[in-house]
Amino acid sequence: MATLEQVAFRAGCSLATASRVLNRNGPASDLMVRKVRRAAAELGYHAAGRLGRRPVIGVLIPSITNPVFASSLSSIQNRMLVAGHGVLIAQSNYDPAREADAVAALLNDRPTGLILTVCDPSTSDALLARLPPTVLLHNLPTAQFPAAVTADNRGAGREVTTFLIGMGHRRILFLSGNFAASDRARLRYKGYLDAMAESGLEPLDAVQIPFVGGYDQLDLSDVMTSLSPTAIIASNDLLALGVIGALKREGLSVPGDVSVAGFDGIAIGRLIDPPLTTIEMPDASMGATAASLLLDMAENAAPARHLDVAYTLRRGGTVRAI
Amino acid sequence: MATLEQVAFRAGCSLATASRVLNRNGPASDLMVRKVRRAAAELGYHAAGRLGRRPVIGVLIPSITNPVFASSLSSIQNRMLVAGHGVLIAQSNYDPAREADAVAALLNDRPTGLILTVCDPSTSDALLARLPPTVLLHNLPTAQFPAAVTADNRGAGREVTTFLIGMGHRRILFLSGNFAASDRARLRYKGYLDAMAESGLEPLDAVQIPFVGGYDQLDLSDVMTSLSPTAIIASNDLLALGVIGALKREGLSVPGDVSVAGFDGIAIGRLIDPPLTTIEMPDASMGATAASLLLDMAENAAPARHLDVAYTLRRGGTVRAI
DNA sequence: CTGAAAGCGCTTACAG
DNA sequence: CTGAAAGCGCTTACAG
Repeated sequence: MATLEQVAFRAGCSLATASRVLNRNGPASDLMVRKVRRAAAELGYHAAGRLGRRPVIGVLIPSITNPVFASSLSSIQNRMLVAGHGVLIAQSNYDPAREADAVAALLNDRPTGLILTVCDPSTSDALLARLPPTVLLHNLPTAQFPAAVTADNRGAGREVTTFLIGMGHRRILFLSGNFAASDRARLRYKGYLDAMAESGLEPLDAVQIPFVGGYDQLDLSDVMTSLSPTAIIASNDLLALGVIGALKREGLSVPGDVSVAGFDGIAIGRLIDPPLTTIEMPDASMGATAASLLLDMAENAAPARHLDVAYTLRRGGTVRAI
Repeated sequence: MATLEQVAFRAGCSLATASRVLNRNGPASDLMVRKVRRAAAELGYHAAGRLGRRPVIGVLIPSITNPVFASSLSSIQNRMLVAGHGVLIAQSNYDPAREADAVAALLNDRPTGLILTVCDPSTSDALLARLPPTVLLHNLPTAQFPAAVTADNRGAGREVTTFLIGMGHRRILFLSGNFAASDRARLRYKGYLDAMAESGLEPLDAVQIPFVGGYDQLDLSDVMTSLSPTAIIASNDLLALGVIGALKREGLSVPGDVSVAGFDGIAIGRLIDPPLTTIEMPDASMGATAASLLLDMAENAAPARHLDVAYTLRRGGTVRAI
């Protein structure tokens, strides 16, 4: 186990300076920050002290009970176990206001690094603080946080919309969770707009559905009466399943009367009958990739990178040609 | 923040003794152990040291991607956030052999306490080590680990079986995940046997389904041909959904040809059509209860207790009278 | 089994 | 911005 003294020696500075750099308190020149960080990374230093605690990383996700994020979290944990790091969790519950507090709580555990999924990286207060090495997951990188693992959500939105148009649909409605809670939903809608414009079709305004603990009481009667779409794109699979349930309660069959498609590719979508048409995102491998990138940054002082992973359209049975 | 010196003073011993007791190394008399533990609990002492790390607890569950355990974990995290504790996660992936390693990894972070869901508490190697205050969740208590939060799984198995019998079913099949991976499944089957015996019906042997990453490719053709049940009880909702899919692929309708019921009450069961008949377990409140019990034990030196929570039969549409 | 004391690894006024 | 030095909180041979 490397000590701070060894780090300071290697960085050519005093214990005091090394301590200040690694704890982000007190002043330090940019040069010293670089030297100390590099030395610490090369020695695999972790602020474990005499207590000998295992190093930990912190993970912030909107909700553990959303299968997409549960899948990310699970694969992050599996990857970190191999690397000998503990994994601490925090949830924002899709509330941007809670993100900063959640990250502050994680920082209390002196994590080696962070993996964050926020509502909007360009405005999140969680990204204001000086953070240890940080990887954004499911969020596009920012100037200050250039390390990110994402799928091309805009391209995915465009692809599923183009697929529906190819099946003969013209009145296609984009139904979304709260845009403020998910930049992914916003990007997917932009892709919808792209595809509609390319085909010269009139796009509809997105309808945002407030998330209230679940979608099992979703009421789409007003929406269906006023907009009468032949196809609905839900901004995620959980919502898509809620939409299918809501349509059935109104006596509408899927895909007989209305076609439905989603995003994410959650396991449960394959179990329902007919299986859900969706854009499959590799959540588990995205989590593992984010974990590996973070370790590379924290332990090998590797540069931040933006990794974009591939998605695939899965043709279930919930979309029909008209 | 209480220091070890304060704990030692309150316990009437030296720093050295207090350190030995709390770290479980070196010798200490039973009397001293009690005194020091009590003093530490009263002062809310956490081995944080100068590093000022937040205290953490460790949670072991079979899988984060199972909605039942995701729900537990989420509510544990919410409860612990209020109490100022971090939450570290570990997964066994339903493999008893990995439980001991997973707990050992958690112990490296010096947790204040542990919340564990194991495959079988009576045989798990994870429960051999000397552990900090520990609460079993979804597992029955043992002599050595008397703190537990459970639902009456045997009673639940009996209730759902009795319900099916009341609906006129006689050939009822219990379909289960691997018994070795879940004492809950075993207890639910025992409840099935209870109910069948009470009604003077011939029980069928449980059919165990190996879990291979999901149940979307489940094949029940052999089972249906050889046993021809009119109703199937799945040992959990995830499996029940897989069963419904498998039956539909064989051209059998639910509940027209076969009735299906499950256990757990996962959210997705309410979204499918017809909604799943199931025994609803209050996973979220069980997690919060376990967290509160653990805090009470670790911080107030409260005695270990076994808390049994109520379940409810939710009548969906997947069971029909015959 | 217990404690006095040495000493580890770290942080933080303080001086420059 | 940086370092020498004091000192914190803890652990651990060592002696009894």
